[in-house]
Amino acid sequence: MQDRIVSRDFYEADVLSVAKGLLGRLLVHCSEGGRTSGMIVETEAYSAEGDPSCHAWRGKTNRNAVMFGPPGRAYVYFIYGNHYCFNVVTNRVGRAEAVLIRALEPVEGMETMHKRRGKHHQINNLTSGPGKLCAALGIGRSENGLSILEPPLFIAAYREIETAAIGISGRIGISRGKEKPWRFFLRDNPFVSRMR
DNA sequence: CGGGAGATGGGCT
DNA sequence: GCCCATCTCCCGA
Repeated sequence: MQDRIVSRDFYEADVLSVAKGLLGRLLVHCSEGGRTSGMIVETEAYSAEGDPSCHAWRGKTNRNAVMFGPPGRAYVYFIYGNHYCFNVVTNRVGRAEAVLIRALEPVEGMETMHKRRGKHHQINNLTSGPGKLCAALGIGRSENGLSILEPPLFIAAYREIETAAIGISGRIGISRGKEKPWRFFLRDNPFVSRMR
């Protein structure tokens, strides 16, 4: 089946709409290990506007520069000395917003993903976290700033999600802005990083 | 099976 | 030097 790649206008919207709208879509990376992909089941929104937990809150720096650029690009950053996190830039140039992809349901390239994650993992521990899914899909430093509007890295239509199937909560792993209901996930999906 | 601590390195004060 | 949008292992129950 042909990929129906999500186009730039989808990302030219406020970060909360995009965060919700990404649920049920397929994140695909084609690289040396072949094609790996998963359905997006958990996202979080970050915005420089009134959100102290956002990397861009204090203004533009080398690390967060991609967030200030055009929508439809990957913002990948390194965290805790071990892990990468993958974000999608939204809205318009100068407006620093991004959606963190927190969990996937594995779809293609299972063998490659297992190999990249190392050791033996249960299937529901393969991509159920922002650091885990980057490792599984082979996303790292060199993908930062890359377009996600065409291969090798893109997001495509996959499943239609009903509003009633979406759960909402505070974001995970931050100290400021915990109370904002900016985390979105598929209720009852076993690949979500944590239930709430 | 739930909680806690250690690993580990880059970014920013 | 401290913080950090995390993961894994190990412990106790």
